[in-house]
Amino acid sequence: MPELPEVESVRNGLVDLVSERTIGKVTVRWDNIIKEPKIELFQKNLEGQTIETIRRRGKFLLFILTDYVLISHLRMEGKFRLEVEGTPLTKHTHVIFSLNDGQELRYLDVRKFGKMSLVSKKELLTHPSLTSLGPEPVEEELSIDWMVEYLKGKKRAVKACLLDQKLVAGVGNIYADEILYDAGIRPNRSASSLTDEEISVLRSSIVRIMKEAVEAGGTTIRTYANAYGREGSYQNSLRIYGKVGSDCPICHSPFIKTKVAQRGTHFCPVCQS
DNA sequence: TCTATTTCCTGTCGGC
DNA sequence: TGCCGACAGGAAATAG
Repeated sequence: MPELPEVESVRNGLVDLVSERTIGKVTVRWDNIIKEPKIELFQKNLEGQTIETIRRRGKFLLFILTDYVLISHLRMEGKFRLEVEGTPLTKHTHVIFSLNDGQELRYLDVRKFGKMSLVSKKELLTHPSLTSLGPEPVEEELSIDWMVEYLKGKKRAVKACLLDQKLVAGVGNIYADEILYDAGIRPNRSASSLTDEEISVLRSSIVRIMKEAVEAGGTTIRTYANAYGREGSYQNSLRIYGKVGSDCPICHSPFIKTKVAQRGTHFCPVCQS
């Protein structure tokens, strides 16, 4: 499940593989992947566009083209692969971008949850997917003042706030559990119950863990791999996610798995309060 | 305005 | 061995 570190790794690979290439014919094999505009216009507008570069905002990939921007969200299992034209398609190949070098950029997605939008460069600035995103989880952008202000008066669980992309962009279910364990905060704590001191610790955990995960090339659980098909290595650094049945290495209590905000959630009943 | 719930999807796994 | 239900979950849409 790609979260920010995985999307960043995908972006890194794609920049090398498809920058400066020009898109020709576009084939869509599962319509629901394309959110906007209508399929025919999506295909028509992409034809002849050159990929200038690829950026990232939160978990969104932004293909910067000559006149448009392709906004792509991988959701659960979306992935891009570069294949030589004529390579047999797999059953999970849903969108195919022919390139002018005889290759095809293919979008694969077992669960079909991923979404793509094609918007003009001007529209990008006001696109609803991006305007509601919080700051990137880095030292220079995620301020304590913003977090304190945002969390004040929020009754929801702190984990729900970490997941909803408005407080901070790019955190998903795996890193939310890792961050809250690192910060010693229970996932189901009401956000408004956090002290300024706890929010400060939370911020440090967010910034450090996301940085470490980006440097490790993301986490590979089940199927994630970047554009080269390479896996990340942060799964070796996970301390709590998926460790149900294990004991906390700090206090030796068994980890507990529960549900918070409809998501599988792991925590240590002693170290997190 | 805020929050919780539902929806979209298919592969995997445990239980019988 | 085969079937069936539960589960995995990001973000948008919907409901309250």
